[in-house]
Amino acid sequence: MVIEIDFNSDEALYLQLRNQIILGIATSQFHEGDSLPSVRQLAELIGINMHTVNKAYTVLKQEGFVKVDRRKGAVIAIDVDKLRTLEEIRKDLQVILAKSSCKNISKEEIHELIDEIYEEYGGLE
Amino acid sequence: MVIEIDFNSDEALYLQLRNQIILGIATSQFHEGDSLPSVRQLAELIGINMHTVNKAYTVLKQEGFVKVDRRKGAVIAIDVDKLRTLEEIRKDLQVILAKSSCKNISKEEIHELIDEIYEEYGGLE
DNA sequence: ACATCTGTTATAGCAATAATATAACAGTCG
DNA sequence: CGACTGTTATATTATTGCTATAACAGATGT
Repeated sequence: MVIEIDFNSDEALYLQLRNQIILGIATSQFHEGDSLPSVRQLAELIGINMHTVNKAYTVLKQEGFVKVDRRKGAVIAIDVDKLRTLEEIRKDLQVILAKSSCKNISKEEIHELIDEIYEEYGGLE
Repeated sequence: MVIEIDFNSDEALYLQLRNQIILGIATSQFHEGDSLPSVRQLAELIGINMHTVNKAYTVLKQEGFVKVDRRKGAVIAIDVDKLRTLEEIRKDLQVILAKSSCKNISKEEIHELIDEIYEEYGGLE
């Protein structure tokens, strides 16, 4: 998988990395059981520090996207906790939808946007 | 309007303030033309520094939610730039929906969530 | 056994950001 | 004139993000 890091972004490197990997799972570029590159490999590949990659992996572990095995490194392993996730999503959506509502974006336009994006995400299989 | 600030949150105070005000506009607690409290008043009310409030107002101005008048202070004034806003929303949704997709949350569940939240946002009037 | 890889932990330094504290300035209003 | 407005400047402190170097224990392949 190609990981794109924008060094001019104001978003933290470890968060960009986290997001890219979640995107990668959603778009089936990573599958349950796949190993991610080791922290040292990926760090060298991208050209950033080992600890920055390690922080991204730690967050992904914390959020239930990977499990870390001392032999295989970081392995994709989704911990499906729907209730918890729904609560997080709701909180994220609240501010975003407030913004869109203020800017006269209709509910229907949001629904269309959702469909467009979700089309790329096949779900787990 | 009641502004709730969580001093234990890891979210920056000025961002909490920004979000609360956007929420306030979406839920019609603030209307086009309303004045927000002055930076010094609101700072004292919440118990934070004047500059933190000023930063929140500056961001809101930058994002097209208020205009600052030297006489009336920060006045709610929505600059509707739909195309620009849609692009921002799309980018925000991309990561959130990737996350929900990984966690086996269906498109329909997201749609329901959208409807629930949007119900509280009457739109501008 | 040995070298090499893995994640993990510790410590340190540097830069940017968040928040605070004073202070001053110019425009507005009663 | 006095009291308010936003704005700007400067300084300090704490936190965060990122890097650098180093070491440790477990796993792997030769």
